Amino acid sequence: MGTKRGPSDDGEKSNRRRREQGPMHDVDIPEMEDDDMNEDFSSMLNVPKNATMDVVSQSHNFQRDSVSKIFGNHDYTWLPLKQDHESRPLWITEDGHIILEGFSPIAEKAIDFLITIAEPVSRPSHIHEYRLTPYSLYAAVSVGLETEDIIEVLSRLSKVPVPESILGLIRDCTLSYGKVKLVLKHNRYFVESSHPEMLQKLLRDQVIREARVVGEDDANSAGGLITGKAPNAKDLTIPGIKKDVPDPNKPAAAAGTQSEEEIFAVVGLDKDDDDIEPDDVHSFEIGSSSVEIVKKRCNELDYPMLEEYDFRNDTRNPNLEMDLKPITVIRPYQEKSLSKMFGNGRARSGIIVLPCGAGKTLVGITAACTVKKNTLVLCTSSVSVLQWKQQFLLWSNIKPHQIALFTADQKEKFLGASGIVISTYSMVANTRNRSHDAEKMMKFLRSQEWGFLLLDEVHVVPANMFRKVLTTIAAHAKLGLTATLVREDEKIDDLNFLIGPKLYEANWMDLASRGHIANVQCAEVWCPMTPAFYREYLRENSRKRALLYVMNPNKFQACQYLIRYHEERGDKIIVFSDNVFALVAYARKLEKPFIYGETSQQERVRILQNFQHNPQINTIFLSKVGDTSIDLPEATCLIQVSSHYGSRRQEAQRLGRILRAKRRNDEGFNAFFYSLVSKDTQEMYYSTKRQQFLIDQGYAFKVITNLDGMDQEQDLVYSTPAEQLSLLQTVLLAQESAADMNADVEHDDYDLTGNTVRRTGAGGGSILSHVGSSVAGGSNGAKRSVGGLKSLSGGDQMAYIEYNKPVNMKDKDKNKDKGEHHALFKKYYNKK
DNA sequence: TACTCAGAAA
DNA sequence: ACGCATTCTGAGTA
Repeated sequence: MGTKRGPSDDGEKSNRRRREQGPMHDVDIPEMEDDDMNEDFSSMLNVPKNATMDVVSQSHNFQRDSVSKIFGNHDYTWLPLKQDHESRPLWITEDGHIILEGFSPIAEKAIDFLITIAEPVSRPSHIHEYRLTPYSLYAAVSVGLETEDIIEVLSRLSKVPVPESILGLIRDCTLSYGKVKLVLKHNRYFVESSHPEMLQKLLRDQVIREARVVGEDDANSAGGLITGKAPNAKDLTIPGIKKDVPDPNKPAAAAGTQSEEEIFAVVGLDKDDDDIEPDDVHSFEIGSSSVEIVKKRCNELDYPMLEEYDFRNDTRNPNLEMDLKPITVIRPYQEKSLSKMFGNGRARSGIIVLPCGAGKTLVGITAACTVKKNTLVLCTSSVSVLQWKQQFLLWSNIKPHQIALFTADQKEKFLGASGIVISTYSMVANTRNRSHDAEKMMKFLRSQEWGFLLLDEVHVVPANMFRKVLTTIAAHAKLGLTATLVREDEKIDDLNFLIGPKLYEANWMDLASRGHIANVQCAEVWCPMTPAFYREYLRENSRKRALLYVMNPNKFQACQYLIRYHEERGDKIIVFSDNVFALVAYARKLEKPFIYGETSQQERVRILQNFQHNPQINTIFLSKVGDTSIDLPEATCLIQVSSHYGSRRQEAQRLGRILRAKRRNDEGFNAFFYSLVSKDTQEMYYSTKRQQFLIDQGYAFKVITNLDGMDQEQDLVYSTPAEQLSLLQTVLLAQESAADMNADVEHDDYDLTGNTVRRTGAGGGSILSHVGSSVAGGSNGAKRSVGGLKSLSGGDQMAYIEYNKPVNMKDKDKNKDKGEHHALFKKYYNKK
């Protein structure tokens, strides 16, 4: 990840800019949009002679879908537009949806503001949808916004008057938020506020009263509370930010009108508090074991506690002398996310969301260099432990002996009074018997008062593990880093509660258009099932089905064709297969190296090095192991043949593998992301679900039903019926052994295979022609799917139904209605 | 001492 | 609901 800012790095790449579109009502013209995208894609491809990409469907056009969903059956045309509505970029509906015109001249700034106060729901290129929620407002307050600021800016930006209900929501959610803080001092926890009456109110609650620890300090204080001075928060500098370097994006802003500046003056996150004398703060102590209970109770009482660390006035814990190297310069969005964290001169706990390849690590390191206290970094695997150490040494001037690693095979302490420990979640959260060394190390970790706790890949760690970590480690400030704040099991809300609010979330498209991450062309390739495979598919149970649609010979060929095609263009290709059987089968057949769980460490390194440096090795196959941690800046093309059901996170993470492509700043460079999907199967349904996250980030998926040029391609695998048949047999046999079937079932399967043999044997010639043309030529396969078979499979139908379902955030909110959330949030959902 | 392996966890 | 991958530990082996 190059963070040295090159001349081309920040400049707007006009050729990458999406064409801007007219005002909102134009969005509903699908034909125009379709044509435009077709051209866009094939021209990007540098299509060789007599080969064209036939882009047929645009069912994935979510700009249209999202917007129509927002409005649904509601008619908002009665809302009185303000006189000058044209210069104002957004609408606000009564239920908290905010729709932004992405083409407005002040959109960029409006986005900055919206991202702070609202949850992004869907951000395609022209129309963005956000949603105000109690959580999002909580996050807004925690980065320093105040009630009237929010209302004021929102009113100025909106084309329509802000509905009363929304004003009420904002007031209710923000007035008591952020006024009570949880502070760790001298390894003791204090509930702190500059409003003593709030503390008194909290103490009237039995749960909190019981958690309170009364020490000597309280004896000589008024009202039973400890009183002190609030820290002074001036003059904090975050390393790596060159104050004198003008932001290259600023010229555009400067050209804006003055009123535009006025609009945002009020939200300045670096708002000077110079005129404000340090307040008196009041506090009471609570036992460290009851921190979580108190936190929860405070949420229920509408006084959620923010966690802040006044690290600059912490003289008790030794400083850790480290800084970014002088050559290290951080990018504007990294700076922005850090300014939210350190906006008031203290370190706020929370989560920063950046796409993979956008330099999350550097954000974490910069934060650590700002706090300059003992730091504990937790990551998911021992490989990333090593990577973090390497990154610390790369970007900062910290000495190797100040970094200690704590994993199964390395248990070291840092030398001196302060330093950094890097470890894994499982190591720290482990409750079972530990080795002697591990126990000693844990004693050390427990005894320390950590200034800064850095949590990598927070989204993958189960909430219980977090609880364990957070109760065993005493940390002043916590920063969670993640690329995707989505999970299929909706445990994200727990993170808000356990770590803190989301401080910043980057827009992927925005970063791509500025060249920080690669531009990606996403395509879903529909491969018709061969008749023989489809026949078996229809009669098998779901587990066997999965293998059949993955091993579909047409998919095989499409994969081979795409590999050839992209190898010729000079791309480096990763093929993902979740299914190990298919992975091995594909890789062996196509004679490419592959890595999966059982692959030894040495072998992995050998293959990866060859992939990076050997011009002969341009394609590798990876199983789930490649989803995380393996960092391959060489890869420019990604093909997915099988994946884990509807996991949006996996899809996003895989895409992330090519976002940091080294060549991303080459003129007109594009990375490619293909999902191979067997037509008329359940895969279609999953595929759609998986893409949702990327679509919400603004990526457009093109559907390709014909890979033209493929019919002229010589010697593709499995092109004869005999080969296909033997493949089918292998698949069915593999199922037997894999599923560990008993004799009866084996017999059934044998019969089944026998039947198939006879049948296909009889109609062999027709199958051959069918296979050949259905992939390449088109109408055969397409027609088949239109017929009765489609309804039998179920997959296709579901795929289309899914397109019309609400986007992810709304699904989540529906669940919220059903309870199991903090009382604070429940009541807003019940109101509706 | 350095391995490999199974077993448990999540 | 299941398969895959990961991690750590402790025991067995050379």
